[in-house]
Amino acid sequence: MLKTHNCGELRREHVGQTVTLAGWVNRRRDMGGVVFFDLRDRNGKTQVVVNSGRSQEAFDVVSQVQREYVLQVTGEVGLRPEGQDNPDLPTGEIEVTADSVTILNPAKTPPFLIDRDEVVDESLRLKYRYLDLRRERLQRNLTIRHKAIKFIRDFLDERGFLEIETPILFKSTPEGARDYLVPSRVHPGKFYALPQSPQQLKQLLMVAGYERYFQIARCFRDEDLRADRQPEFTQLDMEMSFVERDDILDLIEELMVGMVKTASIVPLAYEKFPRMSFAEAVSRYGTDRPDVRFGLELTDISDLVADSAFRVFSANVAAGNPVKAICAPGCGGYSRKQMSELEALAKDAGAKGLAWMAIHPETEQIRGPIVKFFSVEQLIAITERMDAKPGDLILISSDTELVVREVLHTLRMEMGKRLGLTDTNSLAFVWIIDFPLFEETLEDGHYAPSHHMFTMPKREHIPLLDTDPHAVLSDQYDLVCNGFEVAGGSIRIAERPLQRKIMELIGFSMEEAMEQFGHMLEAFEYGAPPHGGIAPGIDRLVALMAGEPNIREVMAFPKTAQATDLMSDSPSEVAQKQLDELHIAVKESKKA
RNA sequence: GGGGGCGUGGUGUAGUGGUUAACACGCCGGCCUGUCAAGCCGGAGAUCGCGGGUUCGACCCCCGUCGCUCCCGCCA
Repeated sequence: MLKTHNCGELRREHVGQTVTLAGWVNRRRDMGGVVFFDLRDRNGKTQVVVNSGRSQEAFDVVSQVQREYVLQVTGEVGLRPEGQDNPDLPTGEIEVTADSVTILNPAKTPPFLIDRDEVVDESLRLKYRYLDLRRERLQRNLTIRHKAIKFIRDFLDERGFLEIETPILFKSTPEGARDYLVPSRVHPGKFYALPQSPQQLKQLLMVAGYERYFQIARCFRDEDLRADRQPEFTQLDMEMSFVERDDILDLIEELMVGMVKTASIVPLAYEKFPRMSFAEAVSRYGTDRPDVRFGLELTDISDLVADSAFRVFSANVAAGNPVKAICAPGCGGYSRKQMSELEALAKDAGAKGLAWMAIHPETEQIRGPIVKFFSVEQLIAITERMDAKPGDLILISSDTELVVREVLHTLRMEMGKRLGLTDTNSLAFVWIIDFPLFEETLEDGHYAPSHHMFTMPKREHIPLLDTDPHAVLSDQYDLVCNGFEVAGGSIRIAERPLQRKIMELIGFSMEEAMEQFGHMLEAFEYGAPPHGGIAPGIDRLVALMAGEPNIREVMAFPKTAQATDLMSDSPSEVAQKQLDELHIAVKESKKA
């Protein structure tokens, strides 16, 4: 080793020892006859003193040194002079007085400062990712990520899970997301696909009798990116045999609590995760991934306004549509400009307009463009139902159930943000259960699965498949944290007749099914155990635990929103020879 | 595919239809033996993302384009 100690480990008890450190020059402070600098490695920083009076040779070397030079320093650990401790550094009580300094490698001045957490344009950070990764923020985040994954492996290992790798080159299926394709050289015109998730393979491992499987699995989806979506990402993919829904929920809950306690810098809001039905979630929050850190819940006031003079409301209620509202405390003084911002948001979410009432903080007078349509009794009833106080703002939406949900969910999140209720100072997990088996809308006369084809209907709902498929609930579950979906899974259908019935409802012909899932369906004929699983998204969880706003901050080498890598400049063109071998002809792009 | 935001020395920002394009950090040189965001003195460094247009004159206004980003569509 080129060093005897790490730069973060020297303490008072090392005083008097001669040590050798190696690392990067963090910052130099040149006093003339004495030079200080902090030597940095992944472990931390240690102040090095180079005194011309002690070692002229070391002093001469250091006089040429610039920031980010890679040095090896040998010297004696000493206590700093009285009153010169640096309480900001764990090593701040000591310093190393250099006897010799070796330049292991010089360094160009970096395009941005490594030792300061200043905002730098993200494209520059991505181009010089290896320098960005030197900075404290990403080192911290990747350490959190490591600790989380280490915890997961240990936790599942202790509980009898086997980590099994599955192929990256697999089969394309037209279902779900767009696949990344890999051309076959050996089989002209044929392609592998990179897995969107190891879904099929883990179910086959259950058929194979492995009972408890997991994998830290890389997944690929060729879809447009978001702050929480990258073309390749990592899931904790897992599956268990002979389990029921609550076995999986209990296990994952214990895993999450342990992982957060081990790795997170953001604490849990609570340890017992609430379990909320899909129906309750959309009714209270307007979404199936509610941010439950704050209230502002949706409240139905249809009955109170059904016979009001405001035609929009009364007509909507008569048509069987709801009138719902949220109450934003302290926002009653919103200006015309602020209200039109909210209205724009509401319209963006599908609303035709935005009704509102504001209660004056002192006079308690209610103002708003629609107030004149309501009797005093109606206004009082509404404010009481909403639990609105003087100074509050009531935002009202009336439309179809779906639009009302979307609009009020959007407004609720906006008001949560404006009121500072979404700051990342705690993690509020909630289970969403009892999803409908099918989506509400029909696709070409057939039912569309809300999760995937292998999701198990709730046992007691199976008879409903023949009479009222939309009423069928399933053993699908999502784990949501601070409004982000962080895991999703289900109990699977292991029985062929039930599988066949679902496929018929979806409109899958036997031929299609055999072509795409033949291996699965055949496998299920050889004794498939009841099984189920879940797949927590590692990137999203780590981002939440690190308090980061996007998952790029917790990935070593992420891609841009255009799915490019600015460091290596990929994707890039390839040699004609490579294309020829793969039997690929590139079409001229329309733009060119 | 659509919509919004951003683009000014190496970095982060300020800026106005006519300026010598400003400030901080960084960088270079000098001074300094107890600094730790060291300090002090001096200096270099910008065709204001790119292209076109309007104008006597554009960093500023308009159009296009490229890059980054957020959102919708898409995607568990």
